[in-house]
Amino acid sequence: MNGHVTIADVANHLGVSKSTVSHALSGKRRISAEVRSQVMRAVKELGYRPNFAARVMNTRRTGLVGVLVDSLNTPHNTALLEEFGRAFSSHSIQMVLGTTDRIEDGRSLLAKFRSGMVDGILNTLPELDADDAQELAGGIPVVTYRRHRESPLVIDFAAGARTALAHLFKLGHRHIAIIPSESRAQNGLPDPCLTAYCEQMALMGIPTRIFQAPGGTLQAGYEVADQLFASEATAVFAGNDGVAAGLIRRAIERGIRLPERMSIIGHDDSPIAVVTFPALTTLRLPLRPIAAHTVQVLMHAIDPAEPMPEPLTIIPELIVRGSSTNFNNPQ
Amino acid sequence: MNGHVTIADVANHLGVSKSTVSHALSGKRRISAEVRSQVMRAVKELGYRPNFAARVMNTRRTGLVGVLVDSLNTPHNTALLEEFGRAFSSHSIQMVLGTTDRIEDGRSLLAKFRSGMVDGILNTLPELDADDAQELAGGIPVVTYRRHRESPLVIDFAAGARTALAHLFKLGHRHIAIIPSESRAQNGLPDPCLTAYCEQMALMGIPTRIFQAPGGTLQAGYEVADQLFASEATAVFAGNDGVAAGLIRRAIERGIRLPERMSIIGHDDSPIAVVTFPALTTLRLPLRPIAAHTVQVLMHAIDPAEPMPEPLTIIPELIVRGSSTNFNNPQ
DNA sequence: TAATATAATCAAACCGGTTTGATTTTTGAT
DNA sequence: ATCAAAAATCAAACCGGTTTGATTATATTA
Repeated sequence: MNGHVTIADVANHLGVSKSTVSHALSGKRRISAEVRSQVMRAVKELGYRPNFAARVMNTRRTGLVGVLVDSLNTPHNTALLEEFGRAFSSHSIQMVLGTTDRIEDGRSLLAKFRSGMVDGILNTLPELDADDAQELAGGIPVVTYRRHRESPLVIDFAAGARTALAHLFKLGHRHIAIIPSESRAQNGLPDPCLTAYCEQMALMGIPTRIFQAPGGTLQAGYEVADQLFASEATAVFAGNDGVAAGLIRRAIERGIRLPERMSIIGHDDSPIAVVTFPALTTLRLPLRPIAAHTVQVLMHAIDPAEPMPEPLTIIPELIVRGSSTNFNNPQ
Repeated sequence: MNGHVTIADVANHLGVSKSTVSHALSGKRRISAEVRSQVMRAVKELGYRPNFAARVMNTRRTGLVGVLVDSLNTPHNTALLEEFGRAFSSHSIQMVLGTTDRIEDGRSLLAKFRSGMVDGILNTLPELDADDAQELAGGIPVVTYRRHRESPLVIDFAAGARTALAHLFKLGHRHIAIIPSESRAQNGLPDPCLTAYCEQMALMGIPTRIFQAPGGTLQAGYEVADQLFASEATAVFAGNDGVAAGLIRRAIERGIRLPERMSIIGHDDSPIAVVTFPALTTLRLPLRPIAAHTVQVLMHAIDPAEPMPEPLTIIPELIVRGSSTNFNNPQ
């Protein structure tokens, strides 16, 4: 009457009790086939929809998860978010966005979430530690992207790097440089790609050539480019696509022909990889299985009846485009 | 107790009634300063947090809005989403993501939302009409981005186009081409930029040069480039940054020097505008006021006590980068 | 000082579902 | 025909808050 149809309205309309209607709809107790079909019809006729808050109050499930993310304007974050969304939707779960640049907001957001608004939390904030997040979340389950302990998700960057280097080697390159990524460095260890690079070069008896692009930005790549072009290197494995794009920009500016003069491989397969000319050969992280795994870990934490996924190791895959080519031009 | 502290626990701990605690916290009735401070202290000590569902049940406000969006992998969508988030957060409202490629999902999503999960809905789906959305949402308020009738939001693309053309004219260009955008065409009318272009060219007595890049993709830009370079045009106003990037790619490939040979202006100031070389001069939509306005309209719809914003007209602003330059090279 | 207004608090109803113990009806077995 | 088991349904309690009408204590006014 006051606008919305309640379960009591349905019950009265049929002359049965609320519980009968509830059971008919949930199937948690036997209800005669006749009554059940009557209920179904009445629900449709009256346009009954169970009230969200009332349902949550009993079941203690909102069907929502909070996702903490620092920014939506990086392509990696949004691609990841999209895959999270896909994975959650197969569990009929919606994401509540917790976008927060300042860690301060993150805390107050957690406070909101922990009152029962969400069934679980997915933390992707690099600054927010898994333990801190769990602490702040109070009782509700938290999974921290790539840094949770249950059923580890390992991204084998070293293996990806070996693939990339093998590709260059096969093309004939023997003077291969690297620009490691700072952001892939973790708890004291350098970029795993750098480690793998050093190992591989040693294995093949090739000297290492390491350049730095501080910040990992396009601008940083642009600025280190001249150094690189002045070296003997005929190929470079850049820490990310932005840096690689910076190299390309400087090459175009100087009239250096790519990929003839230098083969370039990026990392992440970001959208800019197909914008540059030549388009970037790059390593792609298969985000779908990564997201699916992370989400499944959270689903298990929320509801132990959900299976805990097997530990997963992901190897970045090489996407070959125009920026890497045979080395035909020894000097 | 069973893990969570309720308002009754706080009340018992102090030997007062639930309603006293409730009033002390909400301030809806006078409570003696002494009791109030005792309540505050007990709340802190016991770690009491009002239960989300119970609160919603009474207030009928979840503090959530649903946002329907077709994809997260377009930079425009995500930039917009980020601004929506910012605008909502100033109202202490979180966004529930409704990502849905298929319109089918959109409908079932609306069904979930309308049960009271969200206080309102922001529809950005191009395929979902404002009326349809409202219909599907049942009683709850819906605002459809850029297509709502209350307090209209007008983006004056024509004015933006005039700014861009004036810029080119001032640089000395007299042979200016355009590649209109299909996606800016609306209910039968062509891209407003095209209309403005034709008017301006007529005004200045310059013949129009119209090219097409079907689909508005980078590839389409790449493919129309040769036609364009074969024409007399010394400058081009591309429908979007992707098309412009396609032109640039082809130019680099053919060794055509930019911007000397041709000035290029894009549209939207997408992230690729700073990746190309030269970087793109482009028209930027100031998304912050756009999002703020849209959000305010929704806030008013949710709660009439919130003011209805004034109608807003937005003019895209020209961001000048390297791809447009003086025309010094008449043939 | 009595009458009245105000302050402070309590108890109970309510929001709209789900869950559970009790009751009635039907079925099946002895 | 008798009794137990199963099926079907009901009524009431409950989830955890907010809201409201009633009650008591205190302050103000006539």
